[in-house]
Amino acid sequence: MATPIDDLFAESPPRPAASGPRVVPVLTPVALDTAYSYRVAHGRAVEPGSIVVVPLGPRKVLGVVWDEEPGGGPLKIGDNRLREIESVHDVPPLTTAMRRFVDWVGRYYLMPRGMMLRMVLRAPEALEPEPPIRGVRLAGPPPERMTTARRRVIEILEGGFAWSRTGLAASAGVSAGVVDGLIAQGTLEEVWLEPGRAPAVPDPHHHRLELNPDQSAAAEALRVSVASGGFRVDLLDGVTGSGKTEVYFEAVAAAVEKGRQALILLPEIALTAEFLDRFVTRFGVKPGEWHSEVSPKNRARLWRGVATGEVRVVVGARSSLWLPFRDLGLVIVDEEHDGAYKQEEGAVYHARDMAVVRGRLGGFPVVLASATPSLETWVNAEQGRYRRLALPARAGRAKLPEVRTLDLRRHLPAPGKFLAPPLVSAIRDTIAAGSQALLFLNRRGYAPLTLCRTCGHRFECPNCSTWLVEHRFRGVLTCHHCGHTVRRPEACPSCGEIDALVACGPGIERIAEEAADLFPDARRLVLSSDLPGGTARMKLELAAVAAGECDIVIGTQILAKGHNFPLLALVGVVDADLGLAHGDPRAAEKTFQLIQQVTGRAGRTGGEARAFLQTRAPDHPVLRAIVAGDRDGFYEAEVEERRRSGMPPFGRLAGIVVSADAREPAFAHARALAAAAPRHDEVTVLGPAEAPIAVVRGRHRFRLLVRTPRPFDIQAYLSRWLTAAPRAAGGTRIQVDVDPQSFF
DNA sequence: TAGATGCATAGG
DNA sequence: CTATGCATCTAG
Repeated sequence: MATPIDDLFAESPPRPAASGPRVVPVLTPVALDTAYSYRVAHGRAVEPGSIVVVPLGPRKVLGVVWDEEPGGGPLKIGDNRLREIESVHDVPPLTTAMRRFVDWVGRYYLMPRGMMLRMVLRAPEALEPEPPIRGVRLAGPPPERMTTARRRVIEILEGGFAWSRTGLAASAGVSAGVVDGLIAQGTLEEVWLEPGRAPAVPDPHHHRLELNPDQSAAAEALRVSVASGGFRVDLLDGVTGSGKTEVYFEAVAAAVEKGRQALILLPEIALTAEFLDRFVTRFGVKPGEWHSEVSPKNRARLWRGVATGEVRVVVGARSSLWLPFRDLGLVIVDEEHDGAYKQEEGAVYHARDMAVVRGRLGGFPVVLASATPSLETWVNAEQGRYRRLALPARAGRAKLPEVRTLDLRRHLPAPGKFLAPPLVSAIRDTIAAGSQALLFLNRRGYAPLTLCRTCGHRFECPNCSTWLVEHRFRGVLTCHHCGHTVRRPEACPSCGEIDALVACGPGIERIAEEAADLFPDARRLVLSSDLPGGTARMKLELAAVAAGECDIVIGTQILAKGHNFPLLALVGVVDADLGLAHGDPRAAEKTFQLIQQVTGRAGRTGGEARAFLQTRAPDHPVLRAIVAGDRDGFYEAEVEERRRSGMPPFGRLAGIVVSADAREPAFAHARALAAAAPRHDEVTVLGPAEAPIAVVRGRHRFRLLVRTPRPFDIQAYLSRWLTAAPRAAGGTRIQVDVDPQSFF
């Protein structure tokens, strides 16, 4: 099944470690699966979970005292080669649940456990005590020469407290030099300040929010789950704007009341100031934050606070799952359908699934929240593995937007244009009424295809056999797959004709151009992930939209993710069919989620809201389900479709395409790859008659069929063992070409 | 994973 | 002859 299930937990329980060990296993954060044995110096106290430093070959590495392996057995190494644990860090040991988690995830994803441990030990500064901060306080007589700047500094210190130098200078509005001058004069003296006060504990009673009956029922169910403890998974299944956050905050409150820790996982992009503000409103203090932009110092503080148990609630991106919680009692996975939970490089894992595993191993509830659950989660809920808590209506007076399709065959856009007349007039009305309109198109750049009017030459990527996308603003053609970029030429490179190149199809730059022509006086904003200025700029722009400093927002899927636009009354999906035609087995599911999320941006704070889906296939089941508001119908149809075609979460068979160097006996390569597959996978190599299915630039392509017990994330999984395969294939390099279209 | 080692090739 | 690059091996 698509998510971790019971039979994968059927593992013999770890044996308790022998008492008073002189030799202990230590797992190191390197690519090793086995824990190595180390001697413990007489009198040195270590226990399973202790974080230590050990010699490993020529270097010193961190390590964690692990547990006796199941079926432990005697050491396979001579006593004389044993080395000794060098030191023990003064931090709480990793809990048993955490160690079992590392073991479990490593086994599940076929990764050395050391690599998983590396995820846990990613804040090395946290292991050293935080250096004390130099501070100053008032100590002596006023300086001989008194200035206004000096006066201000002294006034602040007359409060009696010690200040850090920089903090004091900033508060007084002077440079740090002024403070230094006063120290030299003897007016101030330096003192050592105790670093890092314990963070405030969120107050579960700070401000109880008003909940509607649906919300109250769901919140109560979650409170009971948390209070009674024990593993279970709840799907908090609420339409966009139904107030899921307020509901799961109650679960968090219950965990805090119980004295346990809670983790809220969010896709990185959803970790906004707005979310933190909502947390503060409910609990009176900020939660611990963990994501890629947290500074090393704050990272270290949080890691330590989580390990000691002082930090009670963490809000974080997927990697926060690896934090060493002392007593974790709840995990929330918000936007559980979001692909950002997949870690696809290095240590491959799916944070949503592993959150479920952590709950199972730690014996606590896990809540998955989404307005558009992933198919596998929906199936798990249907089959009763997860409990479904439904929020079928929007909170407050807000209503869901009225959605309808706009058949482009009947409502033709103007020649060379892409917005249908009814959408254009709806935008006009919306702006005139003082509301905002959003145009959504999930395609960056100006045009997805450029060709020559004279000879028909198409600009393709030399590496990827995809079309180069024109970015007119930058004057380039670029491959969105591999990044290959060329300047847009004047003349056709094939026939030499000047000015014969035409842009075909729309990207958001082109839609923005059209909107500018139609509504020259409207305030417009274009947002996409390639916006120069990065995340910081993006946050500013989104805040500006929320504040009403914009009439028309034009953007890609970045707009679908968790931002509130209070004034938004109209959403136009420029090409609702986009994405449905590709070979991605999740195409229908992803399109459904994306359109549902983006149309759901409208009308969240009340008032009339509308959405138009421009399409040439108004009868497509995905679009019909969205228009009819028939979510369950969509899921049922999609599940049936997958069952029929043997795709996950029901199928267990995956095909992959492997290309091998044509000079070698390619069939032997395929066999070698089969030999390299993990033991528990059954690999079938099709016979030579079937084998070469294509010849591409001197490389034969072969089809391998792989049977795997875990089809949930097969692409990442297969590419992992295939990249490991060359060694087993006798040292010949084999290029792996995992082609999603050939998958299922 | 990272560092050590061994081997092949390039350049002076 | 050294410098450099790379593939391979190994750690308790």
